Amino acid sequence: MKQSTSDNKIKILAVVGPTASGKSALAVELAKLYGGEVISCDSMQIYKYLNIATAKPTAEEMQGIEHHLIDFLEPTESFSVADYVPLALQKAKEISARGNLPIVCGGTGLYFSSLIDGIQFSAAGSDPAYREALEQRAQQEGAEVLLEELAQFDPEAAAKLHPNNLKRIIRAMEHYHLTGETITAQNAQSRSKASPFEPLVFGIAFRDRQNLYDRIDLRVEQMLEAGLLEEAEAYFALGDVGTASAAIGYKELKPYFDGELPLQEAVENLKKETRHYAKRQMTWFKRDTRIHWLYTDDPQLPPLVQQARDVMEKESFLYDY
RNA sequence: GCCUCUGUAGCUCAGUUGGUAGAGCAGCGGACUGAAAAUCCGCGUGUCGCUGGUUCGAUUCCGGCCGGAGGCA
Repeated sequence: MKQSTSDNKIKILAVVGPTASGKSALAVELAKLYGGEVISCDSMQIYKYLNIATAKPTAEEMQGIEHHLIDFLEPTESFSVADYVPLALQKAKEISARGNLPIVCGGTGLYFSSLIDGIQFSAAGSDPAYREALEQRAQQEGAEVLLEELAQFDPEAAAKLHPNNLKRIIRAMEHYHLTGETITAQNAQSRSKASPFEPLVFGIAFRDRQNLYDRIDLRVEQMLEAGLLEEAEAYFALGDVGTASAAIGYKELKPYFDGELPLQEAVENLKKETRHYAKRQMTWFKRDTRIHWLYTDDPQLPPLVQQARDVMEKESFLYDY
């Protein structure tokens, strides 16, 4: 029995961190060492075709390790954290049941936390028409009006929201509209069950942030060499896309294709947006006290793996392996 | 050589009728429960080129020097 855990919790390993920090390679290496399979935790790598821009691991990089929740959705399909968590939980159970170690790897903080914390999302989904109606009202009457309206049935949520954060105001109103229950009540409800996991989480952190930024710049250049422009053209040809439209990599190149910006400037924007994204990721993960940080300035595998193994030993994580 | 313009935050530039200065971008910090690679909030980080003069006080006015741009020769 490999999975002899105390209270039936699923032992799971996780690798998180900002973009371009070397998460994927570390996850694969750990999978090779401990008989693992990787569950991706990335809101964009779920989509087919978005390969270069999302730095989706290639078959070569996967080294024969099974990867889940990558490359399985059409870019025109919408997806959300509420879809992700049950899928990933299911995968973790299956992997564990076949005696392997599930390894969550990715940089989408919300997906990661929601999964590991065992957040329960309500059955009610979304209502695009209602959202659009509210968006129109916000344009005509101002978002403050919506926020005041929200305050009448959910003062707690309203108090936490800034008037400019229209997206969240709309979501709070939408939830009430669909279920008759406030988002505040639902959020409390979502934490009513204990997490199904016994996780050990690694985070990759750069001592000197400039080193990460340099890696980001380099990776963007490599993406261009690998054919990012061609991929972007094919992507624009898809027409209306859902969640995928938020991916960094295409929207920054759009002005170049439209003849509004020289390529070099569009590329600089792309690098800049990627840096901003990395910073938001670091802010998200920083506050997660469960994370064991692996500090580096040059994420080479052997030292990272060594640090990770030291932590595992210290935490007696794999006593039964 | 002469003339004109110019030198202020990491960058592009405002500004102070003389009381040591502020925007955008960059950067930094933060939030985050159904679009999260999304969305939103907060923070100015400065020998005002250098050096003399006038002045209670100069980044501001005057002189000189240095750097940059343009023009005339």
